[in-house]
Order: sequence, then C-alpha cells, then structure tokens
Amino acid sequence: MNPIQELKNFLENTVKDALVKAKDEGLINYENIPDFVIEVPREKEHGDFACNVAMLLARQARMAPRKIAEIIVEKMDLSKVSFINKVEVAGAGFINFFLSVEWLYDVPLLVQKMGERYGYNGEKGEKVQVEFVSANPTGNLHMGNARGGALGDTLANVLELAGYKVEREFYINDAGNQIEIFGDSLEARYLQLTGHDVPFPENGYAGQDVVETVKNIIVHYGDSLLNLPAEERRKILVEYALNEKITYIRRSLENFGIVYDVWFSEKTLHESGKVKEVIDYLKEQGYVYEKDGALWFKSTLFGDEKDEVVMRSNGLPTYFAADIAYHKDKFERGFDWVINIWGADHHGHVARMKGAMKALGYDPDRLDILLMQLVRLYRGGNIVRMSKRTGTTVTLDELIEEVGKDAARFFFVMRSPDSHLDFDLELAKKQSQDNPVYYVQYAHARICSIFRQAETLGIKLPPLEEIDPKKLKEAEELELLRKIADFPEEINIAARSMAPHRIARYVLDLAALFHSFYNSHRVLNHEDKALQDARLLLMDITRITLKNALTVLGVSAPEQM
RNA sequence: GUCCCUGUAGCUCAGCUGGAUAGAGCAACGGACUUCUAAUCCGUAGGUCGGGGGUUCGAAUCCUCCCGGGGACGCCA
Repeated sequence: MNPIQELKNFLENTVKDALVKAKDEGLINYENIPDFVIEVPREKEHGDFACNVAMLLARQARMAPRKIAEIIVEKMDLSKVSFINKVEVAGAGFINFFLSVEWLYDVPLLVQKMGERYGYNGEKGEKVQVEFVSANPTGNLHMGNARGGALGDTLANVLELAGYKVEREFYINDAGNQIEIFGDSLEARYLQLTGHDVPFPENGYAGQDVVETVKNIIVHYGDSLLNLPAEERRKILVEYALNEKITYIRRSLENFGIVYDVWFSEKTLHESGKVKEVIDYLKEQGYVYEKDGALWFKSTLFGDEKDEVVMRSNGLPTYFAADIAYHKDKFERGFDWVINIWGADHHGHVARMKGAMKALGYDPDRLDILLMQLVRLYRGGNIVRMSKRTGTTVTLDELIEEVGKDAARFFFVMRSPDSHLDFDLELAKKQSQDNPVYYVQYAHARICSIFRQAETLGIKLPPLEEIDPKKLKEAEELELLRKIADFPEEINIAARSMAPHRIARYVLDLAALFHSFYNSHRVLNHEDKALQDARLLLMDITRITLKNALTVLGVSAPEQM
C-alpha cells in the first residue's frame, strides 16, 4: 500500500543484516546500531535512496565512515532482489542506492486497485480525535475559525488515510461567563425591541447578528416573554439563541466541507457534575489548594509558569476546570491520541492542560496541541479588526462567497500552521485567477479532457493486464510515476508530523509534473498503440492521485474548467 | 520582564526526525499554440538562509547571546 515505505524498510533491513554480519566476522566493532535513516537524496546523482549509518557509527566503531560504508556494502545480500542496479559509497560515507525503474511499473496496478482509497496506509489500530474550530456559539465564524477549520479537517483526512480511526469533534462553549454576557445582551436587545428604554451592557455583544436573532425570537414569541420572571425569560432567550447560532455554525462549516462526528456541549459537563468531580479528585490528590478564597491548580508542578484558578472565589468553576473535565472525558472515551487545534493566543494554556492530564494519570504525550498562528485580515491594505462585538468582521460565509470554498481551503492549508497569515481580501479576489488551486484543478480537468477526446475517437483505456507499463520510458513519465508512488508516504509523513500543508505542496508538485509531461508528449493519436495505452494508464492513475490528494484538502476536482 | 511563533531570492512562502551543490510560485526578461484545454510549458536572472558564537564528520535545521516582526501573560473563554 505504501511502495516507498516498503523500499525503505527493505533497504533498512538489508543494511542492518550487513552490519550484524560484519560484526560477527569482526570487521566492524559496535555496541548497538544507531537510529539511521534511509532517505531520498536531493541530488539525483546521489541515487534513489541514501543511508547515513556509516557516519553515525564512525565514533563508536572507531573507524573512518567511508571504510564502514564499504564493509556494509560488501556484506549486503542483494541476491534476492533484481531492482537494485548499483550501490556506492560517496561523500562523507553515504551509502547510495541506485534502483532500476522496474519497481515503478508496479505502481499503476496498486493505484488502479485502490482507486479512491489510494494513499491509504492500512489500519494502524489507533483511535485519534481531532477537536477543532470550537468557536464560541455567541457569534459568527471568523477568519481564525476558517483557518482552524481548514487545518483541522485536512489533518483529520490525512490521519484517516494514514490508517487511524478518526473522530472530528466540536466543543461547544455553552457555559461560563461569555454565556452570561450573551444572556445580558439578548435580554437588553429583547427589551429594546419590545419598546423599552434600557441600556445595552458595556461589554455586551453589540453585533447586528444578535439583533437579528432577537428579531427571530420576537417573531416566535412576540412580547410574551415580558410576562415571565427574568430568570425564566433569560433561559428561553439564551437557549433559543444558542440553538440558532449552533445551527448556523454547523451549516457554515458544512458549506466549507466540514462535517463533525461529535458536537460536545460544555454545559453537560457542569450538569453531570463532572467538573466538580475532577476538581474534587485533584484536591484529594493534593494538586489543588486554596488561596484568596479561590481554588488553584498547581500547574507549576508540571512546568507551567504559574498556577491557575479552577474555582473562583464566587464558587463558580473556570473555563480551565471545565476543560480539564472535558479532556479527561476524551481519554475516558478511549482515544489513543487526542489532537486539539488552538489559536496561538491560547499557547499559555498548553503547559497547564498537559500538566492537568499528567495529574490525572494520563500520559501528556498522548495529547497534542497544534497551535496555529493567527490570521490578520486586510481589505485593500487596511487591517480589519476581527472583533466579534462590533460586528464588522468578515465571516466564513462571506469568505466563501468572495473567494470560493476551494480557494479558501487551499489557501489556508498551503501554509504551515506556524506561519503568520495575512489575508488581504482585495488581493485574494484580484489574484483568484492565479491562485495555485486552479493550477492543480486545471491539471485534473485536462486529464479528464483527454479521456473525453479519447472517447470521441473510440479509444478506451484497456484493462491493466493488456497494458505494458514498461513502454513509459521518458523522463517526464518516470518522474510522474515516481511522484504518484510517493503519495502514501507523503500522507504518512504529514500525519506523523501533523503537517497538512505538505499535502498542498505535494499536489502542486504532482500537477507541475503532469503539466510538464503534457506539454512535451502526446497521449492520443500515437502510431504506437501500446505506448498510447501505457500513457492512458499513466493519465488514469495521475487523475486518481490528483483527485485523492485534492479530496484530502477538501478541494473539488472539476472535470471541466 | 517571562513565555510562544517568526526572520530563507524584489514579494509570498517550502525545506520530513541534522545530510552532500538551499527550492517553488508570483513579479522581471527571452522563447513555445494549424496538433489531447496556453488557467499550460521551456529557458534566463535573482541568496552573507537576520547577525555573532557553539555542538557535530556535516547546521537553514540543534544550543546560546544579540537585533527585527507578530502574539500571550485575567478569579475571561
């Protein structure tokens, strides 16, 4: 399922066997084999794969690296395989492997057999949860949420292909202080819109969207809520508004190609007593102490800069307390790996969250928090503040409207989460024709066009067993095959390092190789029918791989442009 | 002040756990369409990898100090 990894594994074992043999014969002296790599060299002259073990072993073995490399090469048993053309020692002591192109001719079979599953690495047997966006349900989705959504969903797709069992989760912050403020704002708007002269709370949600929500409430309830006790009225207002907001958020994210498995309510953690439970537990374990009437978690025990309040002096738990209970719940649900995507402004919470997990007896390494740097929004060179309260923010819906889902998702995922992202809407619109996403989609559409053209000529892609892939000998053809073969391993690396942007890079590279091939060789109308068939096959597996990679990114693969 | 991210070609950014001669797109310049979509391709030019020191056989990558940019430091979430 992953040809590159199979080759790497084979070469790694071959080198290890040679080392053991050399030791047995007293040629190289060492205690244990260091962690070496089989990697793809940058320079083609250095072969298809290179191994650095000789340099790493030099000190331990007290031998020159090149000498070690030569002994390894001599002791390597390659009699069972035919695809290795040459092995040489080069540079400081690299062992370079030169492969014949034979192995590439097995790639089409694999891709065709797996079809839309090509890229899948096989069941890893581990459950992973990705929690992302988790925007406050008191407002619209902004650019930061959009970036988090694109990143989280793509990462989840990558993990799935890498072989994990993945669940996507949205944590609904439907409790706490912000909900109180939200309630105050709704109350004020309701009273105002029913003809009462009341002031709007100073730090309330002043956005137009809150007004709209209250108008809907009035359509629904009229002014009947005025007769209710304030407490009860407030409850109805908040419940209605949250429901409306969450429905809206869910729909926006679906328009962005994101569908969650679980929507987890913070409120349920309070209602079920789980928040109190976890605080009590930490207290029993001596991780919580009282100071100034509040309860503090000793996060400094776990490398944090300062302790953190879990229970305020007014007796209410903090967001952090709920978050501890939430993450405990995640692990209790049996996830082997828990990934959160947070904005960089939350970086201060990482240490204490991991500390809390340790205090609860969970391995903090099973919790990964992927921090993404914030998005700054520009319009025509002027910065747009992303304040939820003023209502001047550009929403996810507006973004999709302006630049399109495909371009938006590709744009956000193209960059490493670590990079600060300046997003100028004017520029994005102006450059939408040059956007790299079109370059990739165009490659896919072009291939589809070849097949449409073939059909009108009465040409069909024959079954695989009637095609001889060895007809593919041109450099552009072989490079394309090689790139296609890389896809599963790219998925693997992207999953392991939580780097979904690698897939954006990959698909750009793949498209470039296709365009390059397309411009120098013809597929159809070739006098050599066997070559035409082989090229049709190459086009077919290129199309499959392009589409699979685009699907991972949440970008569509149009058949026509 | 402490902590996180960041500084690579004119601009926007890649560079997998340290590997051999640092890459791509845009912009610039010069070429390629009677032939499967020119939203494409080919070529040229463009670099003290912010700076100093260190570790290493080997550093854009790791450590340290300094300089610049962004962000966080609340009994908010």
